[in-house]
Amino acid sequence: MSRSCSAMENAVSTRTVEPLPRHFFRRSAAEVAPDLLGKRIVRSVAGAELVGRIVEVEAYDSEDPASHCFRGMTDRNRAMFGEPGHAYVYLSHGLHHCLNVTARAELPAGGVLIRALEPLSGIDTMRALRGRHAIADLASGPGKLAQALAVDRTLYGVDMTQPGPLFIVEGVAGEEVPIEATPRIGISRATERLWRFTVADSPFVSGPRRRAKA
DNA sequence: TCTCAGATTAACT
DNA sequence: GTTAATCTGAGAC
Repeated sequence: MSRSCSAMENAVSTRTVEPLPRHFFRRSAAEVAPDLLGKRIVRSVAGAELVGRIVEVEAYDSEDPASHCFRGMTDRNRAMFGEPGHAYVYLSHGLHHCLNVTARAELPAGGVLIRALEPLSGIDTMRALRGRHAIADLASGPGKLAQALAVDRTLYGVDMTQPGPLFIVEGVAGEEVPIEATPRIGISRATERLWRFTVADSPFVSGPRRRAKA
């Protein structure tokens, strides 16, 4: 419940912070996913720096019937078969972009869907992009998150371990992140896997379809 | 070539 | 709680 750090403290400059290294993502998606909670996404767009704390993720890999990469490589999912730590952006339901970061070890493909952020910096820009005011409604869902950070397929394949338009940096040192594991949302297969990870009690996780733990 | 389900969201009843 | 909006890949024929 209590947040140890205010948004202001969290929003300290990211310019001097190194992105997470490649080896962080060279593990199975299910290992990387919970470790991403509390980390920060940095998006540079049109001179603005947008920063958000990751509060909700889902893991997918090539042995997972619910994953896009389960049936092998296509033009759309090619990034998930490539080097870990890159952006995999896809269009969901023909309307909403969704942002993943690729992560895999032994398996040929895998990735982590970034589902929700706690906005920390560049909030006015996010509001303009979203057309909404409430902070809790800016990035509380994969489609909303992509809209708030101006993420579309022009960012497909971007290396998120290098400073650039989109990368991930460490969170607050020493911060304890309470993690909750639940079934993933919006899928019909492999629902027995508890591969959705959220920051427990965060008000910024995806909204109306949020469920109590199974 | 055609049809359908889908890692969603927001507006509407 | 229900539904429209609308693109893409997979599977059926």
